[in-house]
Order: sequence, then structure tokens, then C-alpha cells
Amino acid sequence: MGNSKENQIDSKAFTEECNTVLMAVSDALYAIGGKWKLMIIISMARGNKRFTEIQRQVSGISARVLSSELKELEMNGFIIKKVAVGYPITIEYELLPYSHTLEEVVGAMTKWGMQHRQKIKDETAVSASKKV
Amino acid sequence: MGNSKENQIDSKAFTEECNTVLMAVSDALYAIGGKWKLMIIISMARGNKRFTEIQRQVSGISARVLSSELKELEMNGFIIKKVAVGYPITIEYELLPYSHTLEEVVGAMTKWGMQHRQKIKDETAVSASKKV
DNA sequence: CGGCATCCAAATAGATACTG
DNA sequence: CAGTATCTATTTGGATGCCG
Repeated sequence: MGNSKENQIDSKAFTEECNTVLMAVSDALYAIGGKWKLMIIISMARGNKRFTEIQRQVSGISARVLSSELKELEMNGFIIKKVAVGYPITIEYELLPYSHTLEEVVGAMTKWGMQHRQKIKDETAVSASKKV
Repeated sequence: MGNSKENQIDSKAFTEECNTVLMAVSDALYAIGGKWKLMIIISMARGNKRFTEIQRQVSGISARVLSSELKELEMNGFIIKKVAVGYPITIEYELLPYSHTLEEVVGAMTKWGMQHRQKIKDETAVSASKKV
């Protein structure tokens, strides 16, 4: 055991596992990465369906960017655009089941984000008290 | 129950919960968002420590971008740069404990990314067979 | 309301060369 | 090896106006 050949094999397997993980995360980032996609899905999961509603909830997003993000989300099977005839016509966006497969990711990020915010807050408090 | 006042309260609480989640995810994206940060941390968690090693593992990243990402990761307390004197001096980057708080996020994204890749593959196969 | 078109500014990133 | 500097190309995004 522990000879150089075995180490080589272990190291190779390890590198491959690393590549698998990197590829998976890279795929995920390609589909849901960027500043807005997850936020839009979260907002919609909380009941926001109209363009303007979503824009109000996801603070900082412009109409142009929201428009293009919604298109991408639709193309990738996360949401669907529904146009209801009438006067005036109303347009609503709805989550498709595939969006719900993201629940674990959103949950993990929410949890981490809250801890991170708390950490930053604590650090700021400490550095402020040190300055006295 | 179900009168308009209660609905208003429920809706308000719901909106606030939504904002909490959005804020948390937004914080998380600010710290670990972008194309590269998670990938670099994953690579380092698998044992890559040297600049060139990391660059080789994280395919597509340029030296300039890797350099600036490492700086940001260091500033935010995820990694530390260690310079060992000697001939020649060797520079290594190491994960700090704070990086390990990301394990759940990385795990969730890896899992989702793998499922997503499989889904894309299946869809491609189906659309290819339809074309016959 | 739910966008699209256009123009323009800013941020980002690739290529290349160079350094200790 | 581990970057930095510079230049350029591309992407991104805000602002505004317009439309059905």
C-alpha cells in the first residue's frame, strides 16, 4: 500500500470526481446563475405572477433585464407565460414543476445567506467597537 | 376567518417572508455568485492549492480572472494565501474554515446540476429520435 | 400594463507581452 | 511559477421613447 502506483490511481479517481462535481456545478450555474434567475423564481414561488409585481419584488431589476430573464426561464422550462384574452388582456407567468426541483438549492442558499449576513453584521459591530 | 383584514395581514407577512428570502439569496449571490468562485472553492476542496493547478482544473478561467477572484475570496475570508520562503518560493492557497460552511450549498447545486444535465441529455435524445 | 428598439456608458473578459 | 500591465473586443445594463 501507499506505493506510487496506487497513489497515482487514487489521485486520478479524485481528479475525476472533482471534474464531475465541477461539471455539475458549472451546468447549474449556466442554467440558474447570474444575479436574477433564482430571485425571480423565488418571487414567483411566493405568488407573484404579473410582470410589474415581479419587478417590484425583485428590487433593482429593470424592465429590459426582467423581460430577457423571463424569456430565458421560459426557454429552459422553468416557467410558462399565459396570456388571458379579455379587456384588457392580462399576462401572467407561472412556475412549471421543474422550478420546484430547485427547492433544495434555494433552501441551502437562503440558509447560508442568512448566516453570512449575520457574520458580516457581527464583524462590523466588532470593528466598530474596536474603534472607540 | 378569511375576511379582508386577515387576508391583508397574511399577505403582508407573506411579502415580508419573501423579502427575507430574497435578501438572503441576494447576499449569498453577492459573496459567492458569478461564474468562478464556487468552482475555485470546489477545486481547492479537492486538494488543488497552487495557482496553476487551480487554473488547470477550473477550465476556461484566465490567469487574470483567477488572480482577481482569489483576491476577492481572500478578502471575504474564504481562503488564505501562503507564501513559503525557499528557492524558489512557493505560493499556496488554502481554504479557511468558512469555506466549509458552503458544503450544503455546493452539495445541493451538484445534485441539481447532475439531474439537470441528465434532463437535457434525455431531451436531446428524444428530439433527435423524433427527427427520424 | 407589458413590453421592444435604440442609443450610449460601464463593466467584463480575452490576448498578448512582460516581470521577479 | 505566479502573476501584472495594457489594449482591445464583447457583454451587459441603464435611460428613454414608443407601441398595442
